[in-house]
Parts: sequence; C-alpha cells; structure tokens
Amino acid sequence: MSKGAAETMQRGIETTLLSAIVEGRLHPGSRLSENQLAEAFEVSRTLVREALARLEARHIISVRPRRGWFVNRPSPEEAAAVFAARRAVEYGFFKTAAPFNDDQIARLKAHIAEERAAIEQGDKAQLTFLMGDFHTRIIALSGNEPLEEVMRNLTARTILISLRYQSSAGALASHRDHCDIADAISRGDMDAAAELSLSHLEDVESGLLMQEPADPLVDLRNTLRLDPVQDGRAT
Amino acid sequence: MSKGAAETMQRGIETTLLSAIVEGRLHPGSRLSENQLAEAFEVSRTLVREALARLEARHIISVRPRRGWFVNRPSPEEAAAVFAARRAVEYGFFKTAAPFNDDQIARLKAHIAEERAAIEQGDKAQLTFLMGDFHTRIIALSGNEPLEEVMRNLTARTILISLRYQSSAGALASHRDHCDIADAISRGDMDAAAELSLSHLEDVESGLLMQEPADPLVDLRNTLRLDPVQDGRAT
DNA sequence: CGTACCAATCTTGTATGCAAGGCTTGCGTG
DNA sequence: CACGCAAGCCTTGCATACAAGATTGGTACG
Repeated sequence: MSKGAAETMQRGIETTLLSAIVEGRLHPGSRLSENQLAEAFEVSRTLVREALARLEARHIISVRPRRGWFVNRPSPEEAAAVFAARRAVEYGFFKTAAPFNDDQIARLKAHIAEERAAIEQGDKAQLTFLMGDFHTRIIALSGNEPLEEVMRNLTARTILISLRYQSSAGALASHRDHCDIADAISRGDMDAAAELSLSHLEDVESGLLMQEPADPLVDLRNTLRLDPVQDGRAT
Repeated sequence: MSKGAAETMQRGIETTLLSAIVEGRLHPGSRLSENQLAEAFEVSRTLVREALARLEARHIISVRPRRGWFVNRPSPEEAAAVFAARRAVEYGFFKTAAPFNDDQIARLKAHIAEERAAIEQGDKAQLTFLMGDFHTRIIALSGNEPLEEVMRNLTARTILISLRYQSSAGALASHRDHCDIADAISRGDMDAAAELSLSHLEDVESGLLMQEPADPLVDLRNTLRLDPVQDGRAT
C-alpha cells in the first residue's frame, strides 16, 4: 500500500475502466480519450496508453488508428461466439470440477444474497456487475486463477453485449437461474449445475434483441454522456 | 500490408515474441530487455513496452519493477491450474460443439500430416509449436474466435510449463493421442473426442517432472544464452 | 442552393530525455 | 579470510515534445 502508489496507478487505470464497463457506466461504443483520461487520473498519456493496450489485449476495448479508443461494440456474430465460448467454458468447468465444500458453498450463498439485496435496493450498477460476476466467482471459488481470468474477460464482453442488445429485462429470471445453479452446487450435483448453466446461457442469449440497433442514435447518446468517464472527479 | 507498416510493427513485436516462445526458442525465465528489443526491432522503447504490456495481460510474461521483463516461469501450482483450465475448456468445447464438416475434417488431417512431417524431419521448433497448436487449431476450425484466443493463451502457457518440467519426451505419444482425437472428430463422435482430450491432457500432465528444478542452474543457463532474443539480426 | 476543396484543430503514434531504484563489484575493515 | 559497505552502472518508470493523419467547419465556386 505504501510503496505501490506508482505501480498501482497503472493497473488502477485498467481496473477503474473495467469496473466502469462491467457496472454499465461505460457503454459499448463510448470513446476513451487519452487526454481526458490522463487529466482525470493526473498522469501522462503514456500510462493511459499502456492501460488501454492491456484492455485491448483482453478484447474489452479497441483502437482505430488515428481515430481513437472505443469500448467494444460486439457485432451479433461476435456476441454469438462469446456466448458459445461461455457455454463451453462453464459446462466444461462444472463437468471437470470437484464438488464444493461447505466454505465454498457458504461464499456462494453470500453472493446470492448480494444479488437479492441489489435487486431489492434497485442498485442497477451493482446488479449489472453482480449478475455477471456470479459466474466468475464460482470459478474463483474453485481456486483456478487462469480459468477465472478467462471467465472474467468473457463476462465483461457479455455485459457489453447485454448493454447493446438487452432491454434491461430478465434480471429477475437470471437471478432465479443463479439460485437454481447454486442449489445444484450445494447438493454436490455438478452435472446438474452444468446443464442448468447451459440452459441459463441459452435463455439469456435468446432473450437478446439481436437486430442491429440504429447506430447513429446509439452514437449520439454516447456522445452526449461522455461524462461518466470522469465520474465526479472533474476539475 | 501497404499502409500498416507502423501499426503492424507494434503487433509484430508481440507476435514475434510469442512465436519465439511457442516454438521453444525463448525459455521460461528468459529476460527480455527493453533496450535490446528496441535495438533488434529498430524502434523506440515505447513500442516495445506496449507490446510487452500486451503480453503481460495475456500472462505470457511479467515485469518485476525496476528489475526487468521475464518470460513466465510457471510454478507447479500454476501449471496444475493451467492444465485444469485446459481440460475444462477442451472438454466443454467438444461437448457443446457441432460435428465437423468435410472441409473442417480435411484441414484437421492436414495438421496431423504437418505434425508427422515435423517428427520425421526432426524439426524441434516446428514440432513444439504444432503440438500445442493442434488444440488451438481445432477450435479455430470451429470458427469461435473468442474461444480460440482463450485456447491460444492457455497453450502458450502450457508450452512454458513443458519447457520447464518436461524432458522433451512424449512427443510421439502426444502425436498418437492427437491422431486418436482427430479420428473421433472425423467420425463425428464429439463425445469420444471430449473424453480422449481429457485423458490426453491428464497423460501429458502426469508425464511432467513436477519437482521444482534447481533454480540457480536454470537461471545460469538462461543467462549464458541470452542470444536467441536477437536471433541473427544482431548489429 | 449544392458541392468541392482547403485549412484549422484535435486525435493518436512515436521518439527522446530525465528520474529513480536495484544489482554488481570492488574496496576497506574487523 | 569473511563480512559489510559504498560507488557506479544498468535497468525500468514516466513525462514531455514532436510528427502525422483524420475530422470538421468554413468558404468559394459552379
């Protein structure tokens, strides 16, 4: 904590941006200005660029040469591929993972409780984050860090897809699915969890409005609310 | 090809380094000097740093502040986790993927032929690359780019594990396994492919010498052969 | 009135220079 | 002879300056 102010900053930019995205405060297509970010974080563009490069390597954002950095706006094709990837990973995880112990089950139920609280309180940002993080946290609880990272990146992309194609509905249905999956895990029935996870993802995907939204409108909206980047720490 | 000389360079550094790693020319623990790389590629350190940052985001290399960049040297724990992740991903892929069509099968068999040729010609670098790329290419043939990327990163890390713990044996056994998996896919029996893939990975993992190698000796060897980085384009 | 062109401005791309910290190595001392 | 210490070198960390391209807005002309 004391020494790491410098080294932490670089990773802090990456984390802060990713948080803004997975909490739905940064929308697909949003422009990320190097200058604005540098000003907001009070560092030079060099640091910002390295953080952006890392996020690009994770397929969360992308750069168009001499144009700018943008939060990825997944195409229907990419969206389908990401969902297929998630199905493969989650199904494979449950099918090859050991049953959870009591401590892991307790932590899982704690997450479910968090989801419920966010729903009751209507905390939309927190809910957006939690609904995606559910799947990541399951793998995190298993202790497999590489797979957790994979899942974290895929869920981030899933959130971008949802923000673009979903009418913000289905949160309650998803929560119910999560409860069912958690129950299966609690029973030690990982096979059931695998199947439930599969159908859950299929339901979520088929609930999306997969027609390409009118681009100009989306771009305009994003242009008009560039502020969330600064997030209350404006000059 | 024509315009992209600049933008390509940045990605070219990343790709070149990754190729050197997955072909076994850069060993785990190797130091990657920003200055040497900048000289080798005839660019400034800025470009090199961004490429290195991207590779770090992919968990291929890592930086120790004020010390240097190093090719990752996976610990036994990390190695186990990476193998577990691969098992989950590959098993899940086969279990959720559609059977391959004739064209995909033909391309798959072409890869098998490449492996055989590399074995017969004793091209060790090519073989190291192909043995890992087999699994990535299967997913690539399915057309799922996100999962392909996941697999590419995991296999790169697997190669680092093999380079560190494997006595370079088992190539023939792995090739046989690959043939079996390809046969199952050709028959359209993806379930069999899933199971074969699982046992294949377990065999490979259990074939590793999982005791921590003597560190000083390894470091010394790597220090004495820093040259592969420059790869014949020295001043 | 519409269109084509041109310049100003803003964006990212890249190089360079300086700062700070760690490692090595040689020397001095107990 | 062993141990401690300090100076110099080499590394990365970061900021700044400059270069090149793209967009936008205005203007002149058909």
